[in-house]
Amino acid sequence: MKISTKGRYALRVLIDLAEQQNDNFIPLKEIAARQEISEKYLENILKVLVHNNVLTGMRGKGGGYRLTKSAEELSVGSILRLTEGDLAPVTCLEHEAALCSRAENCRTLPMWKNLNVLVNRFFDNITLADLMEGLE
Amino acid sequence: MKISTKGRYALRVLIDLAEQQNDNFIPLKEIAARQEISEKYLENILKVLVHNNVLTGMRGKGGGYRLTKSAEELSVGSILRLTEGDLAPVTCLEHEAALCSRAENCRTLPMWKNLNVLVNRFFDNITLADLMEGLE
DNA sequence: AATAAACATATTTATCCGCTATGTTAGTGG
DNA sequence: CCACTAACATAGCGGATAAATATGTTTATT
Repeated sequence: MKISTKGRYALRVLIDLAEQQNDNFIPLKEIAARQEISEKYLENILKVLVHNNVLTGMRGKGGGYRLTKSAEELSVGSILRLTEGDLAPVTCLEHEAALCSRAENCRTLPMWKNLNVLVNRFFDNITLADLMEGLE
Repeated sequence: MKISTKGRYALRVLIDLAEQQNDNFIPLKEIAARQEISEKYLENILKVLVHNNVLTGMRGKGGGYRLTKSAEELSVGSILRLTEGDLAPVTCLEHEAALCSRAENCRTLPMWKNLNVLVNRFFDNITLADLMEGLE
């Protein structure tokens, strides 16, 4: 029942980017240093975010990363689903899950489904901007 | 973000026990067969439940397992915390977590804490009996 | 041309999950 | 009392996944 470092790092990096934001590109090196995360590991994580148009990457000298949207438009849920792959609390509910033979009269499946909805809704209702200003 | 087989199997076994319940002991062999779970693996899982007084185990011929409480008195939360060890959504919030140096001005920690409360509350408000009668 | 930085792919390392194996202890029935 | 049953206990294994490294390529700036 854990969110991996991928998702957690991704959120931290995006917040970092949003805080530094002045419409020019910020090199990964800087972010990695500030956040104390391995550069190479971060590259892997950000790749997914670039491919899914959360970030744009600019190569070469003066290059770096930049948010494509404002922090208000980015939900935590959308980011975590990208980096974690899935937020389903049980394998039975994963996107490409082989349907279980017991599913029809499984006494626990409805509960997992309810939790799945609850968790996704929770994350969908939080934006990067919310995190930045500090929620309670 | 997954509940492991330990927790899922534990719930299924407990429901199974509650359904068969007639105050005598039910051997693990029977349950394992009905639920199509490896006997030896189940032994491992039930051990924790016995130690924590959810079940009582009786050895020897005619032995087996029996619930110590009624299905109405057993919350899903209490069972999952035993089998999963912890329901915390991030390592930072685990029971014996080394406190992170970033914790004080971590922009995401409050969110993880809120989710942690939400998830625990969700499971605490469901009893075995609820699962048996089928919730929506 | 030299340099900076993103992009790409493969490999390593470590940890954990799911399960198996082997053996011991404690009851019951014949 | 002995055979049998079934819970209890501990150790270990194989595969998958997580976390991180390593190496190299491409693209842009100066």
